[in-house]
Amino acid sequence: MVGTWQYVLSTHAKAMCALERALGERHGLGPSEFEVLDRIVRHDRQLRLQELCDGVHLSQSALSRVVARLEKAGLVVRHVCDSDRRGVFVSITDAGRVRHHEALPTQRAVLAEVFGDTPARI
Amino acid sequence: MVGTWQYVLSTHAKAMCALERALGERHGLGPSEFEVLDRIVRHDRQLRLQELCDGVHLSQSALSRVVARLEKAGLVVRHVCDSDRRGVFVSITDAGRVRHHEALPTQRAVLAEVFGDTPARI
DNA sequence: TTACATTAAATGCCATTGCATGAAACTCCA
DNA sequence: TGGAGTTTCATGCAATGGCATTTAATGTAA
Repeated sequence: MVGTWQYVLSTHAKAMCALERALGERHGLGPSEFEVLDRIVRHDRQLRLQELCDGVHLSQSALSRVVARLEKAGLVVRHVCDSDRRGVFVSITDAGRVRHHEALPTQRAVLAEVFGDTPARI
Repeated sequence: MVGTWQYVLSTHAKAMCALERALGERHGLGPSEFEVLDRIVRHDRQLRLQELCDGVHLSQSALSRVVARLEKAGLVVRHVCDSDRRGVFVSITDAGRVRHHEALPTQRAVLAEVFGDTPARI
């Protein structure tokens, strides 16, 4: 139990740090940004901000800001939901799709490296 | 691989959040503070800051500040190493030992809850 | 001894996060 | 209709963390 926690803690630290470096240097994305982008791509239709919130390990406020950053970078678009104008839809742009497509192999390589299953070179 | 990462990510988020709440509310400690305190207690003799750095998932600067906070709270003492006056030793105080002793069951309970092995009530 | 490189820890600075709160839109019931 | 309560997202604020740098002490070589 404590052992599991140790494992989670050290794995998380290692992977997070490596992801931050690799995604940041090569694609200008933070781990949260990539995670959110990834969710949106996989969903591949309009998505309420709130739905996103459930699938992502971020508070609502943090998510709001990540999406704001992504929009500022032109990777996603935010627009108000017509039927319920409190809600906000997020959808991916072409640039966002491209960026995600580029970044995905990097993420995979880092994870493979950290989890050591496949000794992929980053 | 991606699955493992998902597991690590969600477990980490859940446990970290729960620890932050429980340790904070009941013992006035953050997760990092508890982790550092725990290391020091288990080592149970003078410890160089740098040695601590290896065992803890924090950068050197973050560790420096955590120790500063702990000292300010009277839970540890910092003092310069005589043989190499760049180095700093950290040792636990009685108050620190007491605080750790109180907080340990809380940590265990949270971990048990999150990892679900023993359905301990917090 | 002096000058330069290296090491340990602290600190300035900035980015990200969560909590609490705010603002706008919606629901529901009298 | 209208007013209270709720929901959704955005934002103010403070805490925490990492990187880069600084300061002080040590090691090394001329």
